[in-house]
Formats: sequence, structure tokens, C-alpha cells
Amino acid sequence: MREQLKLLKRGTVEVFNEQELADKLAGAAKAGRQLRIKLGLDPTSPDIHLGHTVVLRKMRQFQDLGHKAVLIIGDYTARIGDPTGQNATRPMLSPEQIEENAKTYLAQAGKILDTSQDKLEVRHNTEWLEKMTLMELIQLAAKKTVAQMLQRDSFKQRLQNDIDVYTHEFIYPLMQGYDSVAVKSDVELGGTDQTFNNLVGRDIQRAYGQPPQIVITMPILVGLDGKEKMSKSKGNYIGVTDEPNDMFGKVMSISDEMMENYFTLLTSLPAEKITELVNSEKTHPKEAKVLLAKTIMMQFYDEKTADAAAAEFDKVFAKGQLPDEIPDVKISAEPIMASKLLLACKLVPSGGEAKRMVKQGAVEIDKNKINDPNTMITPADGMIIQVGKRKFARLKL
RNA sequence: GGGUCGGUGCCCGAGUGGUCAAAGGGGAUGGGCUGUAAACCCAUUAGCGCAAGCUUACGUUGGUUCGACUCCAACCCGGCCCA
Repeated sequence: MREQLKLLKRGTVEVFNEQELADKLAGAAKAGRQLRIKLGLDPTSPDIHLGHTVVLRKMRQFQDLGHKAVLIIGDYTARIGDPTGQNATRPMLSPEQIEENAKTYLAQAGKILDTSQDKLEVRHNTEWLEKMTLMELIQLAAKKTVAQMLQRDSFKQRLQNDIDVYTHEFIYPLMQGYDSVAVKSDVELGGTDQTFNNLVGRDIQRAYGQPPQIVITMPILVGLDGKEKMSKSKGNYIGVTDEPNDMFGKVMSISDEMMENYFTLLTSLPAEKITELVNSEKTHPKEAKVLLAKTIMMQFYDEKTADAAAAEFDKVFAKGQLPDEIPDVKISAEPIMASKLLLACKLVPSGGEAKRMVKQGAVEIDKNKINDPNTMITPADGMIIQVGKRKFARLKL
């Protein structure tokens, strides 16, 4: 039991509260029943990235201890738009989009979660929210005061910064709390940005005569830029469906300071091992990072693929050689101006950009740097065009 | 409903009749240095054109003017104060 608690606490920010969790675990073990671990999915974005896997991995730990993951697809709530962490209101989505997103999401989450029947339950909150009458909603809303709602950080901040908060956004936490009632959750997982919502769930459950759920919050994973939270819209993310080479390269690009965080949240390596790895006296940071990248990758790809990505990375970036795979571009043999050639190969988005790249010395053709965008090039079969460090094309006549 | 301030490029933000494709910062990208780390230095940052230049762009639509991001009108959107 001690062991279990210790494992479950790893990487968490807070557990509300620990004693209750211990009691629940003990109670469940005694009664031989599974705890129901709730996690709300936000079906507004179809792709999941490592930031999501932090919470999913915690969910997996519960599953491995025998408990049941209850995933709630917030198909109803998504139509409102969650104000969480946003400095602006989110757009509302159509049911079709939401369903499409949810499907992709589940397929990707399956890489982390145990999807066997007795370990996973998937629900849509339309199931109970759509039936709700206005009267029932009013009764639900009567459980919380305005002042309590305004405690929420994102509301507070937005008010302070003169960013609008719409009335309907108040309903979101209430509905999410009601989800907990509907699925009788024992534990709810979420990022720290969900703390408020999830704690509301506790209150709502109590108000409806249920034992309150334990709330476990996980840190928000910092994105590749090392500053902001990992998110798709900021483009600082590593997607679980990223190509092996991309995934490896992206991990390699994080700063040294972020390694410990990534090791703790994204791998299962023991704490002592991690301490050793992030100590630059004991391990060269680059090696530690390679190990980090491989370990993360093995959750999504096999070892061979991970090794191959590492080798490729070394080849292209450390040794400056050509990558294994270079996209072919069909082109006619007519002489063509260098800037036009880049455009034709889709290596740059515009002619202006092409000229800029050439002038800045980013362009090499068959490893020869060119400096004048107006240089005439006579395409030859197999000619290699390189822009910057990572964009390549091979000409095909 | 009344008053008042405001809506500028990816973001923030300066600009009050021509010298504005629009200062400055952030971000991003390229180069240098490196471990595709950080830090630092340099450069670039609307589209088209070899170029001269042309075309789009400062909430929307009209107007004044040789000329408008800058002036006027109406409208849309937001903040704040009052009710």
C-alpha cells in the first residue's frame, strides 16, 4: 500500500487529499472493487501530444494497479468552450467535428492506456447533460456561489486584464462537476489548469450525496520553447504521432534545464537514475538527452526505430551528412533561377523567402553554397537542394 | 440607455495628412559559435517582379483631398464610468 501511494504520488503537484486516497485504495482492496478514475478529454483538438500523456501515464498507473479508467469525452461541454487557461473564449464546435476529434484522440490515447474492457470505460457527457432540464440546471447552479466561481484563477486574471468573461463560461465547471456525479468517480485526474474544475466536482458530488472524489493534479508540461505550456496552437509540441526522426529531433532541441522535468513526467525511470542522468558531472547532457529521447520514443515506437532515429540524427546534424530519406521533386531540365527552384521544390513558402534564404547563405546545391538568388541552375537528375539545416529535396527529371 | 476611450503587421505597441510596407519590443527564421541545449553576436521577417516598380495591408463601408494609418460620417466590436 505504501508502495502504491508512493508510485501514484510521483510527478503529481497536489493530491486532494492524500489521506482520503489512502483510505479509498485500502477500502477498494478490501472490498475487491476497482476505483473509478475519471479523466475528462477535451475533444476540441484531435491530436494529442506529450503534454497530454503526462496525465494519461498517471491514468495508466492506476490501471496497472487494477483500477478502471473512465474517460469522458466532453462532447457536450466542448460545445460551450472551456475557458481554461485561455486568454480568450474558445470557438464552439459542431457535433461532427467533435466526434471526429474524439475518435482520433482515443486511438492515440490507446498508446498509453490499457484498452482492455475491464480497465477502460469511455463515456460521452451528452448522455446525461443533454437530458438535463432548465430546472435541473438551475438547481445545479444553486450549489455554487458567484464568489466561489470568481475564485477561479483564469476568471480572476481575465477580469483584471479587462478580457471578457462570458456568463455561459460559469456553467462549464458545473457541468464538468456533474460529470463526476454521473460516472460516480472515485478519483479525478487533470492538469493543474483543471484544479478548479475538478475541485468543483468534489463539492457537487457531496451536494448530490456521493462521497467526494479525490483530485490529483499533474504539472503542465512545458513546451519545446522552454517557456510556455506545450500546446498545439503554440507549435511547441511533440505529437504522439510525430514521425520518429521528428520526435527524436524535437526532444534533442529542449534545453538542458528541462530534462529532469521531462524524465520525471514522461518516463518511468527511477528517481535515483534520473538524478544521476541530469548531473552533468556524471553524464554528458547530450548523452542524457539521447537516452531521454529514446526512452520517450519507445512508448510509441519499437527500439529499433528509436535507435535508427538516433543514428539518423547523428548523421545529419552532428556530421552534416545527408539524411536517408530525401523527398523527390519532379522537375523539367530547363535551366531555372535558383529562387524559383526553391519555390518549385516547395522548400520555401514564397519567392521573397527564397531570395532571403539564398542571400543569408542557407542554400546549398549538391553541397555548394550559392549566394545569388538569380543564379541560373540547370537541374540534373539526383541533384540535392538543401535549405537551412533540415530541409532537403532531390531533383527528379 | 448616457458619457468616454480604443480597434495597427504572427503578438504587443508607436505613429495624427505626404519622407509609411508603417518606429520599438517579443516571437519566428537564417548565419556565426555549439551538443540542432542555453547564453551571446549578426541578419531577415507582406505578395509578385532580374530590376525599375506594381499589388495588397492599419475594425467595416462610404466621403473630403492631388494624396489618408492619420480628417469627416455611418456602422460593427471591445474597455472603463454612470444608470
